[in-house]
Formats: sequence, C-alpha cells, structure tokens
Amino acid sequence: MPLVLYNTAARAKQSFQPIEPDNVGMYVCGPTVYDNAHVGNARPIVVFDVLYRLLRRTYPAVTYVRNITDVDDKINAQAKSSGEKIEAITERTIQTFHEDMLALNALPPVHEPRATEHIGRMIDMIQTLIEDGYAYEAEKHILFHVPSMLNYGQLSGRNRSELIDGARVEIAPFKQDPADFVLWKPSTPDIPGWDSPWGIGRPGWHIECSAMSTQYLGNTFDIHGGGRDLIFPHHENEVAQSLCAYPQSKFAKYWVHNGFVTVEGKKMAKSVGNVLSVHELLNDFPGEAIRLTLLSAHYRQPLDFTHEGLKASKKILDRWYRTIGPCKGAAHGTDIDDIPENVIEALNDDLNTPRAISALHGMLDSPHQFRAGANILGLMQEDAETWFHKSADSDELQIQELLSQREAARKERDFKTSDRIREELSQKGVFLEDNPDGTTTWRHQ
RNA sequence: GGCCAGGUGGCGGAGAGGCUACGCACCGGAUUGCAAAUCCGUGUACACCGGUUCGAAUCCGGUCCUGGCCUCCA
Repeated sequence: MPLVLYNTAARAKQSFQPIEPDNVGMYVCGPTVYDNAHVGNARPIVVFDVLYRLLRRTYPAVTYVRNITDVDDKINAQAKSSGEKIEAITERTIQTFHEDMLALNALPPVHEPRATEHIGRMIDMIQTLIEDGYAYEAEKHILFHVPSMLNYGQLSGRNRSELIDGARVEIAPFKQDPADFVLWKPSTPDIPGWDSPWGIGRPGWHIECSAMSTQYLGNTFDIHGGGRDLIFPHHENEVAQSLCAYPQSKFAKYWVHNGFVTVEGKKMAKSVGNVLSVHELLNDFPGEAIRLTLLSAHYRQPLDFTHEGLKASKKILDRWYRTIGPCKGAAHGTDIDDIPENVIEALNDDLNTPRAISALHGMLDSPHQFRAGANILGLMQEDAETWFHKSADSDELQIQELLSQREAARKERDFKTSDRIREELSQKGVFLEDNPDGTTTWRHQ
C-alpha cells in the first residue's frame, strides 16, 4: 500500500502524491525559543521525524524544513521578567532544544531557518499584500483584511460569522474587520525592531512561516505539519497570506496535524504547574523511552503522558535491548534496508505507529527484521552497554567491587551476604541478574 | 453558544459489519540458592438506549461523558 495521510484540508485520508517525486518538501512549525521544549512540543518533532524517515526511504530527496521562532512577544516578556538579554535566552534555548531533540533521536531537519534572519522576505510579502489590496495600514500596524479573501476559513472549516460570534478576545479598535490579523506591528525601543516601510517594527506571528516555508520549498509544496491547535488561527492565516501573496500557488498540499498531549489526565499548562520539560525528563528516563511513549498512540489521537506510561516504555525497551541488542548502523538496517512489510504497511497507513510497534513485538525471533523496523521508528539506537549502565550518578567501580564481593560469597554459598549485597545495590537502583552460567549482570532500574 | 475530536478488557492501545490485534499488569506452570530474565499457558472489552442486518464494538438515530479550538498555546 502506498503512503496515505490524513489531510486536515480534506478531512479525509488521501494517498500521498508528491508534487515532484525527486524532492518532497515538508515544513513543520518549530519551537518558539522562550523556554525549554515540553513533551507537547516534542510530540510533533517525533511524529514528523518518523514521517521524514519514511519519506526518505521512498523518495530520493526530502527537504525537511523546521523553523525557529526567535522573535516573539513571549520572548520579550521572558527577557523583561528575568532581566536576561533576548539573544542570550534564544541562543541558550536553541542549544538545549537541539540537545533534547537529539536525545529523542530526532534527525535534524535539512533547513532550520530562524525568523530573525528572514525579516526582509516577510516585508516583501507584506508589501505585495498591501499593493494587491489584501492588507492595510492602521496606526502603524499592517493588517491582513480577511474579507478580501473569498475562501478564508477552508482549512479550519470556519466562516467569519462563527468566529465573530464566538470571539472572546477584545478586538483592536483599528481593525476594519474583527477577523483581521496583524502582519506587522510597531516596536518600541526596548524591544526588537527592524526598519520597514512602515517604521521600526516586528512581524506578526503568522507571516514568518509563510515567508520561510515558501523560500525553502517554493510557493507550492507537499506537506505542512504541526500541532492541531495551530489549525486555527495560525495555519488558516498562513494559507490566507500565502495564497494572496502568490496567487498562482497552492501553498501546502497536505496538512498534517498531531493531537494534544495531556499529563496524568490533565491539560498541561503553566497555571496547573504540570508542564513536563523534555530536558528535566531526560534526567530520569532515556530519550528513547520518551520517544516510544510519544509513538505509542496514533499521532492524531490524544496522548496522556504519564509516569506509568514512561516506565512501561522503558521496560519494553529493556526487553528489546536484552533480546535483540542495538539496531543502529549501516551494518544492519539503515533506512534503505529491508523494512518488514507489516511495519511499512502500518506506517503507510497514516503513520500508524502503534501498529508498527506491535509488529515489532512479533519480530523478536527474527533480529534482522526487527532491527530494520526499529530503525525506521528511530528506536534502539543506543548500544546495550550504554542503555543498561548509563547513569549520571553511578559509581561503576563501587558496583564492580560489590559484585566481586558478592561473587565470592556465592561461591562460599554464603547467601546471606549475597542477598545483603543485592539489597544494598538495589537501594542504589542497581538491579542484579544471576545468569545460569554463574555470572552476574547488572543494570539500572 | 458555534466548530471539531474521542469514549475499547485492571491499564496502555490498534482495529472498523462475521475471523474478536499487540503490549504491560495479574494468575497458573517450567526454570531458579533467592530474585530476575526466559519459555509455556489461562482469563477479562468495545459508554448508554433504540434501530438497520442472517450477523453490529464497527453502520444509522438519540442520550450521557471527556478533551480541543473559537485571534499569537505543539
């Protein structure tokens, strides 16, 4: 079966037909770098990483673009409250983001454009929109005039009257229509600003993605992804701007949106105090356990991220490392290798990762197949030694010392001492296994 | 109020008119100094009420519940 994706724009699964089979283009909305990535941010990264791996296997080239939003009022607010310089915040956050995503085995995108480096193109687009009558200036703001676009609302399935009915946010008085949105806004000297035909200012939220996606992928490209909360208004407005600025284009052909993450059954929010940052989670769990947890539900389903779930994922990976060992490397299964048919079938069916994982469980007695399947999911990339023994605070020498004491005791059939040492190590989170041949192996719990 | 998802065994989670995945946990057995690991085996499910059908977890209608979005949240 060829690849089928659920296209939000069509509200249906559609078979994937690339515009140019030689080079597939995919744009995914990346992080706003005012704080470290949380598990909700990590979900689309991991989901689209699987899609990227899958596409790379089928097509000769995949241009994967994931932006970094480094100009945003949330960043400005963060700087103001902490006193840290904006560049320091963004650089540090980007650095940590890269480390965290690497720990989740997410491949880097081909391009990772930053908003601040594409202001010129945004200004050009805005100017085109003004010239063609889609945008207007009001009190130093440039606004996109929604009624000027006939089909506005197609992606999210809304019409303007619905929006206005439900509006719960104050409408800026200078808007010609309540649905109009900001393309450019003025900056005061204390916040970042760029020179423009409309004075010193900064871009609105949506325009950066329109400018950067089309710059790297062309005005019409294959896949645009992100969290489903972005469908409206962000992606709807991206579509509006882009289609009006580039009238001959189609913008994105397939819109792919992942479902939300909750934490222990509750919405993750700063106000609830349950935001789980990937960075902190990585102190307690390996990145692959987080990755497997994120892939354990279908990407469009809601995912409840729990401590129990993470432990279950860790346990599954333990078992896999124990029976199969690492799956990294060209020797057995790069992404062009023979991926088992049932794994491919599952992934081709709108990225059904739970089914792919289930297929993996059935392959424990055929390591070669298992490795190729695990590889395309970006799992089992550690070596077993690291997997079982890596720990920030473990003192391996001390463990070895206790192990040899215990071995001596067992030879004497002094099981009291032997069990005492087992218990002592267990307190440190070190788990011992006595093998049938008399040797003892250990691992972190 | 409007729009959109979803409710599957103790838990996680696929499937989508007949064959009733898979994993974790539990229980029984083998093995074991103990424990773990491993192997074998058993059980439990489709929110509720109607309808269509030879047959419904799956289709249709209604009810209840949960979550998301409704102008800068992935």
